[in-house]
Amino acid sequence: MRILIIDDNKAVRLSLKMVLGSEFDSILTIGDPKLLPALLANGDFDAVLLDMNFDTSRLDGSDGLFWLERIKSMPQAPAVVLITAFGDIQLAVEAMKRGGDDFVTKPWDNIELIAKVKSAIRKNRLARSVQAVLSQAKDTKARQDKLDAMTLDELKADHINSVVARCNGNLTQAAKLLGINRQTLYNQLKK
Amino acid sequence: MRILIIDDNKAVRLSLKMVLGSEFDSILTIGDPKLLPALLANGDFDAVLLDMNFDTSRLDGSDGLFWLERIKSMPQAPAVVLITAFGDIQLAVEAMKRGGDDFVTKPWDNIELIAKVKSAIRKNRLARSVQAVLSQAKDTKARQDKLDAMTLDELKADHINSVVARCNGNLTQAAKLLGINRQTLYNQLKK
DNA sequence: GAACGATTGTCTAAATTTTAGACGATTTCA
DNA sequence: TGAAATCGTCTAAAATTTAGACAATCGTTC
Repeated sequence: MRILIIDDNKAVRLSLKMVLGSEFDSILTIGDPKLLPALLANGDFDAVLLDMNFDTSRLDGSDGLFWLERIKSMPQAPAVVLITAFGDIQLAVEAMKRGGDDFVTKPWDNIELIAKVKSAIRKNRLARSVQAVLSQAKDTKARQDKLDAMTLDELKADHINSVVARCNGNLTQAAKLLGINRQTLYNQLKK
Repeated sequence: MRILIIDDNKAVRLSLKMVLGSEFDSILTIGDPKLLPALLANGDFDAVLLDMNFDTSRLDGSDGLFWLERIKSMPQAPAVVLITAFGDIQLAVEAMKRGGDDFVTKPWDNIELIAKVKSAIRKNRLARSVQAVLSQAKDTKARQDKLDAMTLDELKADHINSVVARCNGNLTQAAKLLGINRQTLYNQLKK
């Protein structure tokens, strides 16, 4: 399980890395959230630990909420556990509303932190798989719709391509599978 | 939300019905679990309250476990909240392992019971929808596989049928959509 | 590297299918 | 009811598919 930690305080980053290091496969810490989109683009991370107050000039956490939404709008979004200053309940609640999976307050309890991250990952996995299946279903639906509107020749060409590909280009075999003459297959491929 | 209650004790059934009646749309109580498959076949119920000790001659709860598995193996299984005798922790744990969503011990706390049933239903809904989507995805996958293996003529016939159906049998229009001559469409339909 | 079977690309000529067009009969819809 | 669209059927030409044959090439096995 891979974790990504974002906090502008180097000491906090190190501390978090120490605590979580023993429990997770790999941990990456960064100080600048601008790197987030690039790092998460591949869906490599299972969870993100996001500090809501990383910009000391803006204490309302709006930056944190902004990045939270950016993360959660991604196709294969990781679990997000938010780190808020002690007592900042309103911000925490708002963050949960906007898709955060859990939050911990500074200073944190190490055991609780690990448990929350793990639990958030578990919870998020189901949502991810649902999303994956849904998007897949949507794709096949779209393909079906497209298929319905196809001309007979287009459909033929499509199917021929797929069968030829599945035969690794063996045209003799493909023709046999398609139930047509080899010569006919040549004719079709010429178009 | 519809609830099904199974308990061999008539007084218990009445009592449960009273407690839950105010919170759920409709409640059906039965004393004999043999009716379960028929009642659940349509997927009408959101939750089942199942007494593990309804057969007084067998106190090990094996009958309850049996019916729990029957219920949970159904395609659109409802949430199952189990009722166990006080202190029968081992049985409760075993039941949870086998797919039970929650359990209450006799005597029960009314508020807690309602909360557990509601929570179990919520939890189960997600699982149900996941299952539904998964089975749908499986279907479309199977259809795709079948499609891949089709002969060109079979594929043609399939597509022609679907287009003709979509044109409500208007062959002139269907032929135009398919990009073939009307006469050719007649030929194809003859086979 | 020789030998073998399978595949390829190309050709021919016959068989089959598709096509455009036409025709009166029937259906649809305003 | 009346015009437009569709149907079912036909013809003859055009296009496609088919089986079969051939030498060349490829991959495997010995």
